[in-house]
Formats: sequence, C-alpha cells, structure tokens
Amino acid sequence: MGRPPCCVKVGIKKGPWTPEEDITLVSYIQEHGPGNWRSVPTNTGLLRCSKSCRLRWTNYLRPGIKRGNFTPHEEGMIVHLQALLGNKWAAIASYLPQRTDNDIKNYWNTHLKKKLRKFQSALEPSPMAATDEILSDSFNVGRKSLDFGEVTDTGGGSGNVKLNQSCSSSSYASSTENISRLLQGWMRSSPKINGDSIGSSSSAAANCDLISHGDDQLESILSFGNTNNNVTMLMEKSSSKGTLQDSGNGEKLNPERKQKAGHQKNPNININDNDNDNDNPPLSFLEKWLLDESAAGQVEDMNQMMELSSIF
DNA sequence: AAGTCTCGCAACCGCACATAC
DNA sequence: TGTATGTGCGGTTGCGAGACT
Repeated sequence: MGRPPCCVKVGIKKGPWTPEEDITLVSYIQEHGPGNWRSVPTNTGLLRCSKSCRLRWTNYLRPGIKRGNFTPHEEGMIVHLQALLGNKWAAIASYLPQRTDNDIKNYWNTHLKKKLRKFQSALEPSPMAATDEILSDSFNVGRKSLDFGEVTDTGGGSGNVKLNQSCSSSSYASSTENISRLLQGWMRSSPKINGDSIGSSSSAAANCDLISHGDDQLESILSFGNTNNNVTMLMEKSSSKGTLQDSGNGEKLNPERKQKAGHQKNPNININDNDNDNDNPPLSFLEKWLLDESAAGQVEDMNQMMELSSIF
C-alpha cells in the first residue's frame, strides 16, 4: 500500500505565495508556534497543503534567514562541507544557520558546481576539454584564489577577497523579509523554539565530536573527496559520541533524522546543552577547520581544491 | 522593438524516517 | 507487529527576469 498524499489535492492552491497568504501564515505561527502543520491550513483558511505551509515557513518566512549574496567564506564552507558530507544540504545548512538547505542547494547547483567543474577541467584538461570555455572564462589557475563570482584580491597579502555578485532580491522578497523582520522581536521574547533557533555556533558538529584530533584528522578530511564519500574513515577517528554513521552503502547519514523527537528542525542545535550551558561552547575541530579563513574563506591550496572537487 | 534563450530561485513531488496507536 | 500520520530531506520542475540576437 502506497503512502497517501499529504493532503487532498482538490482545491489546493499551488504556485507562488501571495503577501496576504504570507501574513496569514506568519500571524498563525506567531500565535501558535511552528509545528502541527497538518492543522495550519484548516485553522488559517489557507488553501495550501500542510507541506507547502511548512516549506514556506522554513525556507522563506522563518526569522533570521539571510538572503542574497553568499560571502566567499560561506562559499568556502559549502564547498568543504559538500566534499565532506555530499549532498546533505540540511546538514550543511546546520553550519550556516542563516541559510536554508534549499538556498544552499540552489546555490550549489547554479553556481558552485559549475565553477568547480570549470576549475577541475582547467587543472585536468582532458582531450575533449572545452578549451574555448576555459579561455573565455575569467577563471585563472594562477590566481591566488578561486574565482567565485567576481572575486578580486584586495592585495596586501591578507588573502581577503571581495565578491561582487549581481544577486538581487525581488520586491516581493523584500516584503517577506519585512515579515521576517517583524518576527525578530517575537523570536527573542518567546520561549525557545528549538527547531528554529538561529545563530548558535553549536551545530551538527556537536554530534560528531571531533575535538582534540590532530593533523591526521585533517588529512583524513582533506582526502575525503577520494574516498567515494565514505564517512566511515572520518568517523572512525571521532569519539564515541559521534552519531554520524555512514556505512558507505548509502545509509542515511544525516544526524537530524536521528533526532527528530519533538518534530524539531535542526535538532543539532543545542544538542549538547546538557553538557555545557555556555553560549559559546568550544568549537569542534571540524568547526574550527571550517571557520578557518585560510581554509574556507579563500581556498588557497590548489591541490586541496583538486581533492575537494574530485567528486565530480 | 520583438522574439528567443539562459539562468536563478521558489515551490512541488516523492520517498524516508519516527512516532503513535 | 502492522498501519496511519506527521515531518524532514533531496531531487526536480516551472516560471519570471534579464541577456542576447
């Protein structure tokens, strides 16, 4: 017996959300909090299915969502994490609390994947390599940093880069941003809504406690791209608290799915709060590695980049 | 100026997983 | 134990805007 649809399709509205629908949804969530999505359409009168309401909230209306340009540092983190975790967008998004998995997924598919592919073909020109493409592209292997968008070296040897992208929010996006902004105060004053907590430095890394690993750990991570996405190697070295378990046979890796009690999105957040109530818990090795400007912000080492991009 | 093409993003779809009964 | 239900996730699609011819 197949799983029934999440909602009766008849009379369900599809397509883009209107500002009025957004306001209705936000007002309801302000009053009742996120969750119990099944009841949202009936209680609000929205002609949307529950999944659509949840998606609209988590991907667009949820407070704290950052839209627009991805910074070079964010790009670097995404590249690293994608090489490390594969297409586990929710897990990757847990490291970028202001970005949604959908945003990251879209950005990867439309920008980063393309650029990494070009980068790889520039480094490993095959007989069939599209030479014209390489020549015409602004990508330059000899440059100090990857050309993610229009990256300009600010000089001074600092390694800082400026990113000039032409991303722009639509006027409608602006209106929903305003809706989100209206919610900021509510989020601050209301009891913690675990699934939507943002800005915490604790994240999925809390699940894979990699603190206190040495250079060999880094070596494992860096060579990850050549291991057919088998996380076992990495996790073998982690402590017993590690909950990322990938048998290398496609078994679900995402720690969120192991922590769905209470129907919380991103349960990784605050997952170790019982151990340490400090608002700024020590960064795990992985987090330190990811947040390290020299590693994630500019990707200086071309050989390292080769390994990361070898998954393509 | 008009038609066509390309690209980016919001939203949808189907499946997987957890839980309640 | 099996079924129903709720939710999360990743892949894909379709539309609109801008670029191009």
